[in-house]
Amino acid sequence: MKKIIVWLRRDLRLHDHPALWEASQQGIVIPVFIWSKEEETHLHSSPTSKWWLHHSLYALQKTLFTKGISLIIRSGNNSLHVLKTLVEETGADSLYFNERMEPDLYLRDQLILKELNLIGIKTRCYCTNQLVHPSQIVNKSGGPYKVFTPFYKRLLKEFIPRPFPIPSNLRGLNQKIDSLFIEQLDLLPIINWDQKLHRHWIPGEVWGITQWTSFLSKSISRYQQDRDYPYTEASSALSPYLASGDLSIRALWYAALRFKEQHDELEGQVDAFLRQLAWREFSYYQLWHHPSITEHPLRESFREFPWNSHIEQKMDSWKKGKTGYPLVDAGMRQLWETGTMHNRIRMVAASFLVKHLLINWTEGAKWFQHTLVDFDLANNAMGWQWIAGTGFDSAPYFRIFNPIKQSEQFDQDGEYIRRWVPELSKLSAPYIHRPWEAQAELLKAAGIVLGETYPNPIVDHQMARERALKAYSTIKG
DNA sequence: TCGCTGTTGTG
DNA sequence: ACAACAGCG
Repeated sequence: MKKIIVWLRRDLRLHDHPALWEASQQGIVIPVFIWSKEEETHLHSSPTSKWWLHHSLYALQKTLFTKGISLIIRSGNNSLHVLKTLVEETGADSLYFNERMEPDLYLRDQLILKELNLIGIKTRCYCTNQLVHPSQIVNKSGGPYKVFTPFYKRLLKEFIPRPFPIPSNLRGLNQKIDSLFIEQLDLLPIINWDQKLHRHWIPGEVWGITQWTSFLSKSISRYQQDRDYPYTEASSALSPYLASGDLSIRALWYAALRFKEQHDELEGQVDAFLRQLAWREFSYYQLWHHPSITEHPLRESFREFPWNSHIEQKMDSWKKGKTGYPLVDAGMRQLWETGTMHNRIRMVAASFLVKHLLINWTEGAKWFQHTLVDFDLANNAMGWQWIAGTGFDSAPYFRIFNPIKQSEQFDQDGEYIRRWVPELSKLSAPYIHRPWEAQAELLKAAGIVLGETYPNPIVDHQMARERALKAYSTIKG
């Protein structure tokens, strides 16, 4: 009987796991997780992703245990080496895994496939992190799409492979193989700031599925109308499960389609959700075709952009949610507290950093990477380039989000601000959107001393807007 | 003033 | 866990 190592990565789940499914059909399954921090640098530098991974691993270990299978955990700085050792220890003859699409990891994996083939191991790897493999979609001239809408139209015509079922009977190895304890990977922070993440998130496949069903029953019926309003909490809250691979994109895609068939009246709502999944798809598509987008602007002309260079103080205010713009601050504090930020507020806060403060988007991307529980290399890079106007299908340079107007429009009564910026909670709308314009008596009654209990704006909106337009006009075209 | 020690704050 | 620091002999 075949002995197959199933190398688990950002796919700690049983549903839609082609490598695990195929292995379960063909022989003995040896599931292995390898923590290789030198290779997975973008994961390593993200304490929130590591926290998620820790708990995700626990969840999977438990699930596998109930099926009589033990998860082997190893660490090392060279996955190839670890895998070779495991082949020797287990006598495995095959290695199956699901592809990872991050450029550096993809190259590493190709090398691993080659090296293991050389020593007579049968290898298979499967595309599962994308709806459709990025190389499969090209425009009429044979190149990659640069604009989302045509890409999306094309994607809808593609055949998207159906998700794989959960393997029902897994055969494990009789022999006991050494494994580390999950704790030994040191994924959790030393000081227990992660306690607050526990209040908002439960990692793992099971809770991902729970979140999906609760989204279907509670919010999807008003998704299209409500998703832009941060206080309604109408978003799906599925992003960390997708980013970690606890949920499969294809499983979600097909589940959404099935739901749409059963609820004709919600077609528009479900389509709005599918479109969001397609944005994720588009970001991996772009990362595949332009691996440098995580570091460099996609548009060459931006290499010379006059970004601010003395940024420390402003960066610090932004990170801490002390810019003096309530909506921006509310978002930044939600991020710090919960590891997530409402999508619309991400756009406002990111735009503020890039356009009002003229700070290079890569600085913002680094902070999001550090703090986001749903950090995703491709999504993050694309999102920031979109906001900065440095990507292909980006916000035009002259679109500068007005943090006050956005606040008035999407948080009209200031409830979201009140929740995350408690020192403003006694100030009513409309002044909660722009406290610096409130009369002295109003501020006093609300217990606010600008510059003390809540900062004055660190930059003037009108001045910043003109400055940004001027800076952007230098590289236009 | 030095060095020890307990406290505080920290992603 | 660890560094920075205040308080103390």
